[in-house]
Amino acid sequence: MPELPEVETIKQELDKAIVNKKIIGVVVNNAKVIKEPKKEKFVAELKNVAIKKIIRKGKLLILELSSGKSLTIHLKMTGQLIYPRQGGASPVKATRVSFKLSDGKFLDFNDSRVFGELRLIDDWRKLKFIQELGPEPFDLSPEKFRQMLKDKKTKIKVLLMDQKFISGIGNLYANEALFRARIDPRRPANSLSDKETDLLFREIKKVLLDAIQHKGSSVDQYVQLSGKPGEYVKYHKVYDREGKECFKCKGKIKRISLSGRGTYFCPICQR
DNA sequence: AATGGGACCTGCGCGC
DNA sequence: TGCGCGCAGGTCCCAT
Repeated sequence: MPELPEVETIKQELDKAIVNKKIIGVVVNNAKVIKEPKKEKFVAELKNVAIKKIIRKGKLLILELSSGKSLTIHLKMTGQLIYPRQGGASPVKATRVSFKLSDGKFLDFNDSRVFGELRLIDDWRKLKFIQELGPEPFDLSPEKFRQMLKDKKTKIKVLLMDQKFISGIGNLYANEALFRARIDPRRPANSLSDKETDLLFREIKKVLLDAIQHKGSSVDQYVQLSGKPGEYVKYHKVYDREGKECFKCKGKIKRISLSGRGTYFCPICQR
C-alpha cells in the first residue's frame, strides 16, 4: 500500500509536474475525504492559490500554498493522486476530489475505499499526526536505532509499523525488511542482538531505497502520478506469497496475523 | 505500557 | 451464474 517509497515517488513526480501551478477550481464528489475545514470553505480557500512546495513526512504529503496554508493528503490504503487526468473531461468512479490547475489539466484524488484524508490547514507542523510522528529511518543512526529497541517488548514487526515509533514503514516493507534481515517477525524487539539490530536497520533503509528506485510497489491500488504501476512487486520475497516457495531455502512461506495484520515470513530463514 | 479489537469503507475473490 | 461473506490494511480510538 502507499508507504514511504510510494508516497516519496508521488512527491518527486509532483515536484516536477505541479509546483508553481495555480489551482483554479475544486470539484468535490465525496466530501467524506475532506476532514477540515467544511467542504464549502475548503473549496473557496483553494481557489486561485498556487502550489509552492511539496513535502513528505512519513506517509503524509503536504502541499504548501501561496496563501500560507497547506493542503495535506493522506492516501491511507487505496488513495491515488493522478495527474494529468487521462481520457479527457470525465473523472473515474473513485475520483473523490478534483483540482483543476492553471494549465487546464486535472489533478485527481481517487480513493475507492474513502479512507483518505484531505486537510487545508494553517500550519501542518501543528497537526497531531505530525507532532506524534516518529523519526524516519534515514534520520537515524544505527546507535540510535539500537537505543530505541532496547526497552521495547513489543513484537518487532508491530513496532516497525508503529508510525509514532518510526515513520514510513507499513505492512509490506515491514515484512520484506524482516525477511532480508532473517528475523522472525514475532520476536520481542529487545530480544534482538546488536548485530541483528544493525542488520535490520541496514535492510530497512535498503528495501525502502530499492523500492523508491523502482517507483514503489503496485500490489493493490497504488499507482504513480502518471497512473503507471510501480515495479517493485517483482522483487518482493515474502509479501502476499503464502504457501509459495521461499526463494532462498525452498521452504514454504507462512502467513500469520500480528495485531490483525497479515504477516508473511519464512519460518526456516527467519529466526 | 502493551495489546487486541473494532470502526472507517469498498471491491475483490472465494465457496457454495 | 449469482450471492453472501471474509478480507485487505493506515490510522484512530477504546477496552483490558
